[in-house]
Amino acid sequence: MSERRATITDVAREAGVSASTASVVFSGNAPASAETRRRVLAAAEALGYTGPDPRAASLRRGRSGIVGVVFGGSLRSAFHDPVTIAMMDGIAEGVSPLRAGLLLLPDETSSAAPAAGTDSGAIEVPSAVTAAPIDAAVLVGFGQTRQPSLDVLRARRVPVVIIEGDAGPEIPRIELDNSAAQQRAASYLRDLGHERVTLLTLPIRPSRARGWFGPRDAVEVDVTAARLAGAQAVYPDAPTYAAVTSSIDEGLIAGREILAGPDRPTAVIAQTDLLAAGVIRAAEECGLRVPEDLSVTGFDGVEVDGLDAYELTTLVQPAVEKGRAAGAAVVSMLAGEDAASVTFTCSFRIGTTAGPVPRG
Amino acid sequence: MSERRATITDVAREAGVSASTASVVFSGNAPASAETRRRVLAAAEALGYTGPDPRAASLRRGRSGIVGVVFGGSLRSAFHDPVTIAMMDGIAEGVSPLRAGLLLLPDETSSAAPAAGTDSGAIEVPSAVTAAPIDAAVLVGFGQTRQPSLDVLRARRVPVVIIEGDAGPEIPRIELDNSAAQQRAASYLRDLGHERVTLLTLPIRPSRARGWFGPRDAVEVDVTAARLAGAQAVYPDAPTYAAVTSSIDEGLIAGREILAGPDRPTAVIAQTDLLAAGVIRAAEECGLRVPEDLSVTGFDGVEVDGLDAYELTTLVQPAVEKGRAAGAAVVSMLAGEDAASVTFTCSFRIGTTAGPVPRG
DNA sequence: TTGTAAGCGTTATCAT
DNA sequence: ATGATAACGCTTACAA
Repeated sequence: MSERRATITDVAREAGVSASTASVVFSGNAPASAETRRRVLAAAEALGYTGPDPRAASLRRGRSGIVGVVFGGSLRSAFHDPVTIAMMDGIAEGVSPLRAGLLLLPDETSSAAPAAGTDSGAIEVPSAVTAAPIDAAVLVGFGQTRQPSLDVLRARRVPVVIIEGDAGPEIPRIELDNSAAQQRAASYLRDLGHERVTLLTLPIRPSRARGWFGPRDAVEVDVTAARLAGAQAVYPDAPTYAAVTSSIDEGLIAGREILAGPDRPTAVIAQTDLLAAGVIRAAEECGLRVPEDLSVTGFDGVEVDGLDAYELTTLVQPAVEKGRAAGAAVVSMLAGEDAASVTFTCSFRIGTTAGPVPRG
Repeated sequence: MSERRATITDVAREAGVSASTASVVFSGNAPASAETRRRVLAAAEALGYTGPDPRAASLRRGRSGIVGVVFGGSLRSAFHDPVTIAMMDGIAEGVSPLRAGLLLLPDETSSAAPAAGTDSGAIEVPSAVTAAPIDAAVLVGFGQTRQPSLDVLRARRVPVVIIEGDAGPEIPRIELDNSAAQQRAASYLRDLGHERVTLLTLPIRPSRARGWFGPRDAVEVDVTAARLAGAQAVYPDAPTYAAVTSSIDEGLIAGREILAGPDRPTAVIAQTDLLAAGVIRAAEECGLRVPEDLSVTGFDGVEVDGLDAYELTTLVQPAVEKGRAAGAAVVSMLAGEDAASVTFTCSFRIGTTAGPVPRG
């Protein structure tokens, strides 16, 4: 019984109607008499036909019912970032009117390693972004650096919306007031009297290793640059240290180095909550109390592992709303309307991890 | 310039070759002379052709390059469960040889509410699972209860692998030694002298509310039943309390009730780490020390929020490996081989949350 | 190495 | 309300 699968034509024949009529019964795109419907459905049942082949339908309709979510970083790290997960929630919610699925797509790799043994003219294996049957895409975790994925999508004329990034004037952006928000935290620290402040940033370039950097190092990652600018508006000369990822462990490593120097800061402005949590751990390791000996601020407003004893002083970003807005933008674009860019505002949450500058 | 998009035929014509030759240049499925390749690529460039339309290609090839991941619960909750996220990591890794994308699919809703105002013969809107162009599917978070999604996929003859669930003899299963593992934790507690032990379980039925249950209540959820059986092998008469989800908050609520009774247990066996963490919080609330006054064990071996002071005594499950195995199974099935079921083993990690029974 | 031909399974359009 | 027809854009035997 491993015969050829039944097609809509088979069903139509069995039901004694035309293929187009059967199609209409399944799609509901035109009226059909109750009797016809019954017969078609019965025939389908009898033949084990489960409905139109999605591949054929999407070719014909020109729509696949799939929205791609392209991650600038690795999928792995995306899953581990609570902010990204919250955004995904929002995206799923935002596109739900489309009844579309979300397709997780890794970023286009800049250059696929050519298969060994193939001659130099070898065909490039098409990447997921190139070959995925998506109706639209949401870009997440991209900097302003020209990313290959973006070029591919533009060439394919796939409607795109980008979250926290710049994909050119045509592409709707979902933004955060990163700079202004970060500035508020910095001002708060200054008001508390802090002068020796160190800034712990997200990566400044996709490729760069962790470490201190200076004004001559170009900051290519949008989010990093914006938050950095906000902090530097208040502390223009603060030492800056770049992490390579946003995690507690990374914050711990960075924190150890930041706190080890001879001229230890009285406050650390971390660009994410996870990094901040790591810095707090590092402080604990050196026997420093937070906030008595060291103030630490974060960014994101997510729940953080093992920070029970503290409530982080941080900027709370509306991560779910960001996703929802991106989803909504996709929906409008697919409806032929054009979608506006949106900028969301972070709220400053005063917790227990920042206090007055220690005396003396 | 919003003309019709160029097709491979246009490119072929422009390059002065046949469509099939152009196709071959893009797919690499047959040799083409360097000169031909050059001409075709140049023509494509000139026409702004970005490669074969994925919808058309997948119709013709009968493959979409997409693997569905179907979540038994809501997508939202799936994103918030650390075990699920770890598994997703593994799945992505496991299917990577396919260069396929992962499509997130919500479970088929048992019965879509018919649109108001439509006559009773209204067409059901096809669900995501029915209409998604997937080559295979991984089922996550399903019980043994017959789930509609599974029926749909079977009818569609989509190759399926199920993680922690039973989808019938034909479907490869990725399993955990839930029962044996849980029994180890229970034995450990018994060796420590515990006699008054309460079991805090995952939901026993998809629909059920939280609360105490007894031997007469059917446990319909596989994982719950297996872990329960393991604990009951050691403590057959232990009181049993079902949570409605796996979260710290839920564990806290359950924990309060469990610890409130007149005959307070000396140990709680929780079916997940998050629930265990909640119980520990509840214990702290009543001024009970863990493990001096109350022993608590978990299950999963994930990092838990706010459990900094403790290291949970728990069963560590290889969540990533589970996903990887599921991905690998999909790869074999798609290659025409059949995939074997796999059972993974949990390791018992002795932490600081279980100790000797307190002296009377 | 390249071209010819025949679909893949569906749905939109238009006529009846 | 139903049917005939013509695409949708591509790939793969097979032949040359």
